[in-house]
Amino acid sequence: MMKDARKIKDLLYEQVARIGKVFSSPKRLELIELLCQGEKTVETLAREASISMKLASAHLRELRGAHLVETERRGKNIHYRLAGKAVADLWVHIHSLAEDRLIELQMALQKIAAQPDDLVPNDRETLMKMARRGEVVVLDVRPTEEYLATHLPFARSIPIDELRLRLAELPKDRPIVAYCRGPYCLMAIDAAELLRKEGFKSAHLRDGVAEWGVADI
Amino acid sequence: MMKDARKIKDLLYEQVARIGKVFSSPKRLELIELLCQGEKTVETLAREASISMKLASAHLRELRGAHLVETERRGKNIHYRLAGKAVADLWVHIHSLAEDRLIELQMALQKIAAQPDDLVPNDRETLMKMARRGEVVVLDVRPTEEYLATHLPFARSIPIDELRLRLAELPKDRPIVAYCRGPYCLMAIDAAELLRKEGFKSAHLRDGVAEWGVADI
DNA sequence: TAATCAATCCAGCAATTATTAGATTATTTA
DNA sequence: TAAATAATCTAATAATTGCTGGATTGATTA
Repeated sequence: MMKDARKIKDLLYEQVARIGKVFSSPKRLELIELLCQGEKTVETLAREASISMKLASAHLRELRGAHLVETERRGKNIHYRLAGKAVADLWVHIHSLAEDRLIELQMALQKIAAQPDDLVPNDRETLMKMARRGEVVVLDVRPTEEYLATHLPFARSIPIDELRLRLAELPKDRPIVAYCRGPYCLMAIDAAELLRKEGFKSAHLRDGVAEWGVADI
Repeated sequence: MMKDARKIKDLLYEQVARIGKVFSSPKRLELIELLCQGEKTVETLAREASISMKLASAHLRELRGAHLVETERRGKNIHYRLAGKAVADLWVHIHSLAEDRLIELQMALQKIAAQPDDLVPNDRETLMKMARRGEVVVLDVRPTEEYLATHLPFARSIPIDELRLRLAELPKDRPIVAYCRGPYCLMAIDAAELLRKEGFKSAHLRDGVAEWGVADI
């Protein structure tokens, strides 16, 4: 008979809680979402998450302690990347459950993207079929490096900063579907709005590469 | 253009972190695993998790605050249950990732179930096929109420406390595959050990109903 | 109605965590 | 070799969390 079951169990749950702890801080979640877009330096992560490099470094230390990220030094910089696709998948699961369960979150998300787009089909398969045929343009408005790391099938890249200058590259007769880092990133919403103002048919996708499951980490 | 993006983002990640926080405490994780087995009273949860009712109540309060559990008063008792299958699924994802990433956890798990059983096929489909044909007996050794709430297909119920007295109900010619609450529960291991000592062919399953995805919440 | 039982609420202490500032390490450039 | 850059480490403080004991609520039983 297994003796001292209590001690063993305490140890096991404590280990799992190490992973849970990582996902209990808003800033760490934001860093994870950024890392879902591809590997990044501490500097970039800090800038994108609007925190100091010191604080970013401290949070990344936690991520590393739980073996959820890996690091590699290249020149002056240390590059961080997720330790595997399973980490991105867990992030997607957690924020999906949060969206399921927390009314406050649902309302906040509705506020930032009030109108549901009927310009574009809701299911992924149909959208991809249309993209394959060129019936819609799928537009990745994240920074170029993120596009290069991974992107949705058939997607074109125009970072949101360059969008206003590169409007000529886009067609006016077909819908343009912008996407960015995911539901908590506002770039795609801004891009679609800009495009509509400029006379394009445009909508945005809620999901990013992590939600689509295409992040090849 | 979306103004004050930072404030909006902070709010969104903070909401998701509310869910993450729930999974950051070992005792809360244990309570969630118990609730994956079916609804339970605070008293039962406290006893099974080896904590005081006050502490259990406090942890359950956190779970309720994050809308991950629901409660119902029936007579003197308040019954807690998971707010949906998605909660059980997230628990499975988190502990799976922990087992993937944390060597300490892998080692601790290996220690409690050293020998891999070759008595029983590793893949679920084959096992279920054999169970359907009666080539193995799938034995649920959890308390009866948990069996009644959900159980694996074709499973029989003999709670571990009653096992020694009810050995006559089991066949000696076919393998008996015991399972319990999951990888952090030791009942199935103990049961298989007891059965082997008594001359049965026996093995244990690592996974419980949550891991099999059959928890119908 | 009083007594009992299950569970929660509240207050307080100890332990942990988030954040910031200052000093330190490793690498590259001048 | 010195200066500059990217990142970490250490120490300190404020805020949060985990847990315990005492009082309280709500329902049942005597």
